[in-house]
Amino acid sequence: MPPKRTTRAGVKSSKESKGPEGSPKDDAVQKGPGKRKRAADKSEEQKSPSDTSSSPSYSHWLMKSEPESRIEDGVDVKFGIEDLKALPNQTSCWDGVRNYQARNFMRDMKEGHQAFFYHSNCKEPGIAGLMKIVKEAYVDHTQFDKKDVHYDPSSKSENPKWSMVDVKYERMTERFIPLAELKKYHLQHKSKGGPLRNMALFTRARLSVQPLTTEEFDFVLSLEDADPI
DNA sequence: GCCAACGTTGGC
DNA sequence: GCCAACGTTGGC
Repeated sequence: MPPKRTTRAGVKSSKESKGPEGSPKDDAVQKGPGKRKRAADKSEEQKSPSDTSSSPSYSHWLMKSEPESRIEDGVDVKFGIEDLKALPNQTSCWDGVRNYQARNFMRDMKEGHQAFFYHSNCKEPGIAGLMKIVKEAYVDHTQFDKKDVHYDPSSKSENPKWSMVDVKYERMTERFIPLAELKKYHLQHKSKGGPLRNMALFTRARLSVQPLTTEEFDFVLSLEDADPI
């Protein structure tokens, strides 16, 4: 099962670290000297501390999820901020991330960090609210679950590939902050300078889990009280 | 529904 | 280890 959409959450929070585990079957394969080595492996092992061009480790994030129903392999992948809010303890694991860079960013997350809940692939994409990281990276059990949309047959239980974190709903933003508006600022800041000039949402558009500098985060938050442009 | 951007796969 | 083909993301 290749990289699927952003994410999804079970009605489960912590305590789930284990999972079906096991899932033998085609063992052997992976470790061989043959396999491995590939663009992916690169981003995989290295750059854990979001090293790219240094960046003194981030503490603010943006995480994408789809708020509208969409059936993938027979399963509805819908998971908007209202869905998170409705869960027990308003907490969920952020499973299903199958992109190395996004995974590595999740591994950089610390308890207490804040993240924007971004609505993607929908009528009106944008930032809907805030959440808090309440559990740091641990094994994403869905990679071993053959019935899960995010099942990854190439991942072995002895050496799991994918991680997830737990997030807790914090609040809605005072108003929805549309992608279109963020983009206007981005373009403006790109030509004249400003906090959003390098925002990952535009420079790394397809990353489902991305970091924000404190400056970016604060600026976006300041838009809550500003008039839409 | 289209399609550009871009990550991943796999042949050579 | 290159790179073309393929598949996914996600805005529009």
